[in-house]
Amino acid sequence: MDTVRGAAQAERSANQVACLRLLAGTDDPQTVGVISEQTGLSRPTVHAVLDDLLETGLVVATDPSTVGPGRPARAFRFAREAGLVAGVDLGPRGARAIICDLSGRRLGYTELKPDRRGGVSVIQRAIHTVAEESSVDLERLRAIGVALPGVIETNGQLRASLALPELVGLPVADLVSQDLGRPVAVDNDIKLAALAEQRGGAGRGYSDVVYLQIGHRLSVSIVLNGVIRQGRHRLAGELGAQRGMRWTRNAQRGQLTWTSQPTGEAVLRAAAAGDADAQAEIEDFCAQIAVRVATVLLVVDPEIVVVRGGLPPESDVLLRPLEAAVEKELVFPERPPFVSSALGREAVVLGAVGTAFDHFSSGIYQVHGFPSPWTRITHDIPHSLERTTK
Amino acid sequence: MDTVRGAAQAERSANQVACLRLLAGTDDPQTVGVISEQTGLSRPTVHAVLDDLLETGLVVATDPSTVGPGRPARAFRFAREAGLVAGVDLGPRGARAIICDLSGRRLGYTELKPDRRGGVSVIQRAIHTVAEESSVDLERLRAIGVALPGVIETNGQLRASLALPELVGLPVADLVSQDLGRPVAVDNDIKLAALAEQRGGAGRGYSDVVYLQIGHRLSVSIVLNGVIRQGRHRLAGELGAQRGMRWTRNAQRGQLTWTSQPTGEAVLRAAAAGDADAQAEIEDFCAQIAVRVATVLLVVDPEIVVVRGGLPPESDVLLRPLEAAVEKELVFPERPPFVSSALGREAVVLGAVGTAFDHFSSGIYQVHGFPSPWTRITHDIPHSLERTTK
DNA sequence: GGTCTTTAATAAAGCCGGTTGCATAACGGG
DNA sequence: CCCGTTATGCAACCGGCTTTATTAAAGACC
Repeated sequence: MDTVRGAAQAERSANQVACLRLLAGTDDPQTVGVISEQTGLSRPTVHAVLDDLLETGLVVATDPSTVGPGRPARAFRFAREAGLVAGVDLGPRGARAIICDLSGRRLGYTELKPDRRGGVSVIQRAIHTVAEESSVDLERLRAIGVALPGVIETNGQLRASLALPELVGLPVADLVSQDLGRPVAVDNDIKLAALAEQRGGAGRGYSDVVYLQIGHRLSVSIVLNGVIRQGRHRLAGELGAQRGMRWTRNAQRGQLTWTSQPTGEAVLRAAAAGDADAQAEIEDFCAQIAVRVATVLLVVDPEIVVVRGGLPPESDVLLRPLEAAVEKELVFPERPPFVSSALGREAVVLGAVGTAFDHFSSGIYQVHGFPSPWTRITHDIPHSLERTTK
Repeated sequence: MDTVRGAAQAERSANQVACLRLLAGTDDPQTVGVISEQTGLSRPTVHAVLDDLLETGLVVATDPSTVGPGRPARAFRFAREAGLVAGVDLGPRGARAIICDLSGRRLGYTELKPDRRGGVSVIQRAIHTVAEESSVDLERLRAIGVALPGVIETNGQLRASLALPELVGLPVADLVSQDLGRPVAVDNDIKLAALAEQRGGAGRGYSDVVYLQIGHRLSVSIVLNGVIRQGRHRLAGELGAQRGMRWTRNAQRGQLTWTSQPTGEAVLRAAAAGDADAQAEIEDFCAQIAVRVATVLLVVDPEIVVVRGGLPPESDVLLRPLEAAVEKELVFPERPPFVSSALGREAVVLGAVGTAFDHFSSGIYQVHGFPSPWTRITHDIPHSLERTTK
C-alpha cells in the first residue's frame, strides 16, 4: 500500500522542480518576483526554494540589475554549466558522440571510425574524444546515454544484435558505467531516434509518433504519450524480425536487399534523378510494406508518421509513394500525415543524450521529475563549439 | 505553469483515497488501527480522514465488535450501497445492461431485443429494465457507461458505425445523459471488452494486453499500461478498416464472410466437431491475418494476447492454428502467450460499467483518482440478484 | 545633500496537515 | 473489585506555505 508519509517534503521538492524548470526554460535571469508570479508560489516560498537550489549549484545568482526605480532585484539563472551530459551512437560503421551542457546546448560533436579493439571501449573513447575536442572537463559529466542497434535488456545488456554481433551478451551499461564512473542509460537506436524526432524533430508538438526508418534495415518505433514504447520483451518496433519480406534473403545481417542499385541510398538517389527502374523498385517496396504500415496505423492511430529513408529530403522519391501505398490499404479517410525526418541520422545520438537526461534527471537535479530540456536539443544548433560563459 | 498551491488539501485528498481504496478492497469492516497500519498513516490522521469520508456517505461505521480483550474498536466499512453504476452494451442484435453497486457487485443483468423505435431510447429502456428486475432505485445511480460498435468521438458522439448506421451522428453521451440526468461515458465496444479482459478477465495481472476479436468483424484493441489506446482519431484498433482482406467482399457491413459454414461461429463449431473443411478454412483465415497480427505483436510487444472467437473454449479450433500461423511470421522466439477470452461476450458490458467507474470516479467519490473496484467485476459472480444489506 | 517614492528582501504570525506521546475510556478476566 | 488490554482523544510539536508588516536599497526630486 502506498503511504503518503512525507508529503510535506514532497511539496518542497515539487516546488523546486517548478522553479527549476522555469529557470531552465529561458536564458534570461529571472527575479524572485517574476518566478513567484509565474509559478503561483508566494515570494517567501520562492526565496526558500531558491536558497535550496543555490546550494545544489544548479542555480546561480547574478548581480542585481540596476535599472528603473526601487531596490534592484537579485536575479537567478539556471546553471547550465554545472554539468555535462553525453550521448553516444554506436553502430557497425562507427560511433558518434555528442556532449551537451545541462540546458541541452551542444558543446561538441564527433565521429569515430569503427574500433578494431572491439568491445565497448569505443564508447569510452568517443566520449573522451568529444570532450577533448570541445575542451570540456569530463569531471563535470553527469550522465551518459548510449544507443545500440539491437535488443537491449532493462539492465543495459545487449541481448541480440544483427549489426553488432561482437557485443551481444555484454552488459554494456555496466561496463561503460564502470569505465567512466557515471550513470549510463542504454537503449535501442531506432527507439532513441524516434524519441528525438518526437521531442525536437519532425514530430515536435505531437505526443504520439510513429517513426519509420528504411535503410539497411526496416524498423518501426513508436512514442506514445511522450515515452518510448518498449514492450514486454523490449523488442517493440523490431519490424525487421518479421519473416516473409525481401530482406530475409540476407537475414544474417537483417538487411534490406535492392536490385536496381547496390544500396538503399543509391536507389533513392537514382529515383530522385529520374531513374525509372529505381522508382519502380521503390513503388514495389512500398507496396510490400504497406500492409504492415497500415496495420500499425490502425492499431496505434498516431498523430504523425515520421519517415527516415537516408536521403533527405525524400518526400518525392519515398514519402509520396509510401503514403499512396498505405492509403490504398485503408478504408477510413483519416490518416496521419507522413513527414520526412528532420534530424536525419543525428536523431540517434540526440536521442541518446536525451534518454540520459531522462533516466538520470533525478540524480542530476537531486529533485525528481525534472524534464530534460529537450526544446534546446534541436538540429539547427550549429556544430560549432560553444563555450559556456563562466 | 502548474502551480503547487494547495498541496496540503491534495495530501488530505490522497489520504482519503488511500483509506477508501483499502476499505473498498475488502468486505470486512476495518478498525482504525488496521487502517493506520495498512496505509502507514498515523492514527489521528486516519481518524480525521474517516470523519471526512463518513460525511460523504461513502463509508459507514459499524457497531463495535465485542470480541477479545480490551476496548472494542469501531469498525468502518465501504458503503457499497451508497450508489449504483450501470453499463449498457448496445449492438445491432440487441442490448445488454448490467447494474452494479459501488463495489462492483452485480445487482442485475438483462438482455433486450433490438428496439424498433430507434435512437438511443433503448439504452434508457435497458437501464430501467435492469433496475426494475433487480428492484433497485435508479435515484441512486451515479454514472452510466455505454458501449457501441463504431468510432466514438471524445464528446460521446458516434462518428461512424457499420453495425448501427441509424445512430451515426448522434451525440449519444449527451442524449443519454439528458434522459437520465447522470454522467455518461461512451466508448467503442471492442475497446471496452479489451479493458474488461485486462482488468478482470484473461488478461488480469497484465498491464499490456492485445485483445483480438474474431466474429462478425475482425477487431484489435490494445490496453497499454492499464489504459485503452484510443488513438488520434479514436480509431485505434479498427483493423476492420483495412482493405485487402476477405471481409471486404461484404464491406457494406464490415463483416467477415465464410464459405464452409454460414457464420463464423458455425465454422468454429464444425471445426470443433472435426469437420475438415471448416478446419481448413480456419487455417486459411489464420494465415491471412497472421501478417497483421505479427505486425501488431512486433510493434506493441504485449504481455499477453487475448482472443475471442465466439465459441469458448476455442483453444483447439482457433487459438492454436492462429498461434502457429503467427509464429511462422516471427524471427524472434519471444512471443506473448495466446489465451482464450475469459469473459466472452459479457466483456463488453463489463467494460462499459468499468469505464463508467473510471471516467466519473472523481465525481462519484468526491475524491480524485479512486480506481474502479475492478477486481470485483468478475465473470464468476452469479447473475442472481444480490440485494444490498441496508 | 536630504527626503520621498518605489521595489525587493526579510521577519513575524497564523493556517493546515501530519506525527508523537500521554492520559483516558471501555471491555474481559482473575 | 481490580487489572491488563486495547482503542480513543487531547495536547504539543514540526514542516511547509501564506499573509502581513517591517526593513533595506536604489533612483527621483527639491
